[in-house]
Amino acid sequence: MDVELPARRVAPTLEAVAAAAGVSRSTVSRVVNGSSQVRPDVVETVTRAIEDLNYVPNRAARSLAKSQTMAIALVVPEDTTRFFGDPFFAAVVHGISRALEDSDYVLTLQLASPSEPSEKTIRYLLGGNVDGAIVVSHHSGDDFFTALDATIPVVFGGRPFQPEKHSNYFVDVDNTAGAAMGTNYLIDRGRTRIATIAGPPNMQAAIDRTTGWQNALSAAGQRHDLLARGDFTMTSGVRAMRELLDRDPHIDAVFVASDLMATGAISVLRERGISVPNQIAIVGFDDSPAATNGDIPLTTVHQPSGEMGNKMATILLQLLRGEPTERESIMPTRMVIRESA
Amino acid sequence: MDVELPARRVAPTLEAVAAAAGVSRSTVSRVVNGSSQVRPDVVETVTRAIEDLNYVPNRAARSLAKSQTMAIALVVPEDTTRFFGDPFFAAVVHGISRALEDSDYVLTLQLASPSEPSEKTIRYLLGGNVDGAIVVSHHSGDDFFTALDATIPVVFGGRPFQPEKHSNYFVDVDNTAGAAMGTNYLIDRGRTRIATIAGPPNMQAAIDRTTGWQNALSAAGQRHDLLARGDFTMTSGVRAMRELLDRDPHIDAVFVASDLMATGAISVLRERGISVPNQIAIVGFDDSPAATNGDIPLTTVHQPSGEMGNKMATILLQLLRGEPTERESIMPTRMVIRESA
DNA sequence: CTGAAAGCGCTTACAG
DNA sequence: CTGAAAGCGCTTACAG
Repeated sequence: MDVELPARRVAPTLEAVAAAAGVSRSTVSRVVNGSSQVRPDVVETVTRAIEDLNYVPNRAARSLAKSQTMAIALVVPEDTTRFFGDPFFAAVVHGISRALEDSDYVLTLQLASPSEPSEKTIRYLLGGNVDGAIVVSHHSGDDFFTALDATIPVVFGGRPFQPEKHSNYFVDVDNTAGAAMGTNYLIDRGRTRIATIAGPPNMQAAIDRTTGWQNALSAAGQRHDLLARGDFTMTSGVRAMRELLDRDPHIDAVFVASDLMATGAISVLRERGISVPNQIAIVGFDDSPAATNGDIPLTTVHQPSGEMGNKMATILLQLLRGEPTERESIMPTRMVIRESA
Repeated sequence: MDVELPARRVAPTLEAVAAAAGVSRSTVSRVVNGSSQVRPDVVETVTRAIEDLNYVPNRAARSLAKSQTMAIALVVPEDTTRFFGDPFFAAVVHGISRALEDSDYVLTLQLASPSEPSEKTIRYLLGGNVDGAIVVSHHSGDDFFTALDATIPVVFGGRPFQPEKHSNYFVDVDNTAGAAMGTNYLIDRGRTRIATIAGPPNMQAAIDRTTGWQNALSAAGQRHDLLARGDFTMTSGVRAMRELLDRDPHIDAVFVASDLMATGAISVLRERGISVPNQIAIVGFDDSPAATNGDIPLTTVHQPSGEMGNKMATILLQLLRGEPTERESIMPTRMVIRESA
């Protein structure tokens, strides 16, 4: 079936609406911006005119008049491949874009190199092209971004690396507590040789999850030396699981710091004929689509990725409006019990 | 180390530059826009003033004056998870953003649902918010987007689904020929039982690659009934490989329609102790980072994903300037020989 | 509660 | 080759 598209024609202006409604442009502008200073019946007349003409405010004109860009940068200071490779980010970006849908802001994509931002990126972010920025990343050791909010409001996805050095707005979960919860679940099920597949040490979330795993094991009086390192990718989960098995064939459970890595780990176990969860139980982290994509649906620590993205955008919007808002938003995690543990 | 950031202050305007250079605003504007109508020494004076003041043109003002938005939508009409899950897209987006860096255009992210675009998306794309759009997708059966270019210029990443029905601008590779090349490579190495792991039948690239595999086998007088279907994800590659092995244990090669699926396939073979490439040779498609991430570096059909993204943006830029450009850009593929075949 | 008017920072015919 | 002036489509004090 073909779709009818309106032919291109000049968009109606405020002026046109004013004429149609028999009022001044000022009044139309007030109605458009939801001012309470307009008489109800006038609001109605104008609203009808707007609908009749299918009026959409011109963003550039508005932006110029208010000297705001009405744009928000989505900054990805990450190896693009890694960023795109993790469904967790997909959900976060989705949440952000949903929150912005009802605003007049537009989301601008800004790929930055992981090490240090390019001249272009710096000029863009500092050159008055956006009103604010959202920096999404599992990690961040980059001082440019943490310092950026001296110029424009910035909110981070995930606590910035070395949080003690900065004081940025961010939304995150309590990774330490979440990991401890996942590990305790395993302990409660009677597991006694609980390994972990950790994330990369330059990401705060990875560090915190490792800590949570350790804490839970210490508290239970269990050993916590069975650690293999991945980088949050599926492939690295495969490698880490093999490493663990080689090191200690008697492992009976693994707390894996991301679902993607957990999926990789399970594929190794499955192909080796090791039954999950009977012989080795697996608990993941994220509850991203990766959790239910594999052969064995993952028992995992859920983090509300979509809501987190949504929250990030909401906070930025509040900052842009000058409204008060919390500096740290810690969202809840919870266990999702499926079949891997 | 801390980074010095300039304090926020009013940006210099054209006016300020004009005053500093002792010319009119018109002249400064001409210099900024690279007009050839200005006396060389004046150009120089003005240029110096621009640099001294660190002048950056105000996008909104320019946009309003030219009645152009100076924005381009990156439309992702795809399940977000799938889109983000494939490093191929990462490279494409990278290429796009690189091509746009030197332009005055800004890339706006527009997530659309795969089935049909939302009211919001439609209003956004049709409401004069962007000057053009790039629709990135492995597939597309969506008539809204193929019809969109009646309103604004659009270029597609990948030949739109059912190409015979449309006449859109797009950039792609010759998937059929590429797949045939990959398959022929296997044939030339003496393989005689060559299966394929195909992509989903609602994506044109998947269809074409399957055709290429078939063509090559027919031409060589070999059977071509060993087909298992995936959806371009790693997990689906795992499943498909198992299916093939169950169906025919004597397979000696597989042409896999994406590197991600190939990686999954190889993990199955490896865990089953089947040697790659000795017992079963694997050829992938993409040459994305996934090709070299796994245990066994992939022999694969390379497509220039970054250049493809770059080309998409370049073509759109040409359309926006009213310059002539090709409707179909078919970029070259080539074999990359590594270790899996 | 409403309108006239100035202004946001550019571009671009139009004269010269 | 260059400048004065109008105009792009909004917002927002300022009067009334």
